[in-house]
Amino acid sequence: MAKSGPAPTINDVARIAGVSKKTVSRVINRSPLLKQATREKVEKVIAELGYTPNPQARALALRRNFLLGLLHDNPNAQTVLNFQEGVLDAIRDTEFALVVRPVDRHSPSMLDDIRNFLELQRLYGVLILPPISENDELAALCREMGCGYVRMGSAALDEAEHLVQSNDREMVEAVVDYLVELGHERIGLIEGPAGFRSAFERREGFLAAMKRHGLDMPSEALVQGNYRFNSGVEAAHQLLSENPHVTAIFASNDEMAAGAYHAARERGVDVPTDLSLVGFDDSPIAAHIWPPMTTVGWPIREMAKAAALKLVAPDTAEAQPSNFPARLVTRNSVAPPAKKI
Amino acid sequence: MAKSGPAPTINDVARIAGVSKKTVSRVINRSPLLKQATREKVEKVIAELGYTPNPQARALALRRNFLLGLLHDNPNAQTVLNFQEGVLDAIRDTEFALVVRPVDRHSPSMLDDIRNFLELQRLYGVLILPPISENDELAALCREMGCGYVRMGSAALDEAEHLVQSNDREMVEAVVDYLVELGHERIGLIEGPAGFRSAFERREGFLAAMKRHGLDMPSEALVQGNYRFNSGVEAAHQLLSENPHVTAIFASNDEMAAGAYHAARERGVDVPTDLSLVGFDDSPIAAHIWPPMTTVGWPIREMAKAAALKLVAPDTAEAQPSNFPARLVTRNSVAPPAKKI
DNA sequence: ACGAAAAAGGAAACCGGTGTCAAAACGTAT
DNA sequence: ATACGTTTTGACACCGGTTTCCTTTTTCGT
Repeated sequence: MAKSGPAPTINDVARIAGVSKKTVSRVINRSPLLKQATREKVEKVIAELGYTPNPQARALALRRNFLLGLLHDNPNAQTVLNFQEGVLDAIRDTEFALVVRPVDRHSPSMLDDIRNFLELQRLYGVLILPPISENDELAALCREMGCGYVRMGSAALDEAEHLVQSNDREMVEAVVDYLVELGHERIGLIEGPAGFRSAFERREGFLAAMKRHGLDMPSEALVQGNYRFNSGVEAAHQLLSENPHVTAIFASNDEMAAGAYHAARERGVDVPTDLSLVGFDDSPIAAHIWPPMTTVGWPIREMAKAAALKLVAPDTAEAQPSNFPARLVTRNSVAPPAKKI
Repeated sequence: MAKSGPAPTINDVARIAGVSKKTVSRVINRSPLLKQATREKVEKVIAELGYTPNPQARALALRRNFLLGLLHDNPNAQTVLNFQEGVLDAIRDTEFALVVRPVDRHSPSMLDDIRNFLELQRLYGVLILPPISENDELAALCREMGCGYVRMGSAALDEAEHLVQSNDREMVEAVVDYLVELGHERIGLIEGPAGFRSAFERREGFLAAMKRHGLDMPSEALVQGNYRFNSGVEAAHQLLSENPHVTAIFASNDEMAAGAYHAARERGVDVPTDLSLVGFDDSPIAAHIWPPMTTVGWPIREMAKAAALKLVAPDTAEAQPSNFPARLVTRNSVAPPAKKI
């Protein structure tokens, strides 16, 4: 059953079928101007030989390849992996493949590294995940190199053609509405790091909603983290120390919210009885932590699929939407505030 | 600053430098039989033009490409991502790139899908993550298609050339030793799903160690999960119901151990005071759950790097080791057993 | 049955590299 | 200066597809 020798080429098919290369090429590419009989004859030989066109030769002749790149420096593994799955959903049954490229946002040579990468691989296009999707220089680099690109984001970063976004800001407002509805009035915010668009959007959404509800937002109730678990621990400790009255905390992502759980435990405050906690991203930790965390989930996989389609099939309907709605995932980390003393 | 027009080709370089294509090719490939003066002349032109060889043309001429594939169906996102990082460590500064391909173990057409994928992309080689790395048909397929491959595993699955493994069995024995040393005698096991080599290895290690310590292992103390969080919850409930005396549980992976935490909470049993819990994999959840989980960590990233080097640079020293030692990561989910009543 | 238009198919060049092998350039001994 | 062995370089074919352009065949009206 083992394949004998080298893979058959278009020439083999042509010779055996008694036609020219070009005719075989026409069959492969479903050219309409072929006689049915010829097509069938060639198809038969193709099937017998188990012929598959050589992708490298195709790429050379077409002066383009069928490789999509994924550029990311996202600290959340599940997000990245879901994204990969979504892209795969889009390119399944096509000749495209996905090449991954984690990047180091803190490296001074990041842009040069990416330039080298793009030059070396000549990808058809790249998909850029937050947070580096927010880097405008990177987008400029893609344009300069003639490489297609689509950015994922939580706000308008680029033209629709190059962007797939979710409505983070609105969703954070919805979170606040939800907490307020339950009776919370003193709500703390653990925001994400400066310079991150998502952190900015989420903070603005939070602040806007608080203001809309006429709620006080003392500066000690807002502390900054860096999106990582440990920063959530520290931020929550600081917040609870300086501001013991808060009955709920919203953290800009689940990792930090999980850190807040941790801090709460360390302080002996019970979630959700003494303190309600809400995260953002709906990462696995939210479902697995105890008690299961209420959070905001955004449809990463669908967004990834749309982003990939924007590159490989920009004219299909599925590639059109640029805005994807996130949704509140209610679990058990939120309860009405305890009675005031 | 934008690139003007199409990228320069080897012909452009040759023409401008006043040499033949072949000479340029020799410069690119660091051929030793070139006069220094010629080399410098050509290099100057290359630099001026910003010339980079076209990877597709190279791939065609060499009848091979520079693409590594990653085949995985691993449910643990962090593991997969760490693995990707490790591969990138290996191929950084080479012309290789990594293409990812999640597969669905449960699809009846899995093998055909992979065959199509390999036929279509003609990868240089693939890296296969557990659990599908344990599928011998898949390995046979790679051989049949002439595609290089390296499997990750927890036991000898293949020749060293095609394998990178960790010592799961030993490590589980070490876990049991550790628990026994603390005084535990009734230890439960939540094993992984049937058919998984890692599950088998871990169970055997567990059973062997229990036997070695002369400890009783009633069949109700062994329950099976499927490596997912929920199965851990159920398994722990069942185990604790049928076997209330156990003072410690080892779960075959962290997800299930986290599920066991969950079950313990639901039953009001405290970890680690009433029940010690140990997982396997050292995934992020182990560090983030409360109390932080003692687990076994294996050096995924290094293993990934070695696996990739086995494909792209099989003769280097770093590509040689096939066995990587895991290590016990002690945190706070283990305590001496409570006094017997 | 004939000629023109349309359809079908093929020859050769091309994409941008690498391999083969022979030619040119060079150095040295005679 | 000549012959000869090395080193260095180049011409040309080739990898396996696609494109261009042209020829052959078919179809069809009259």
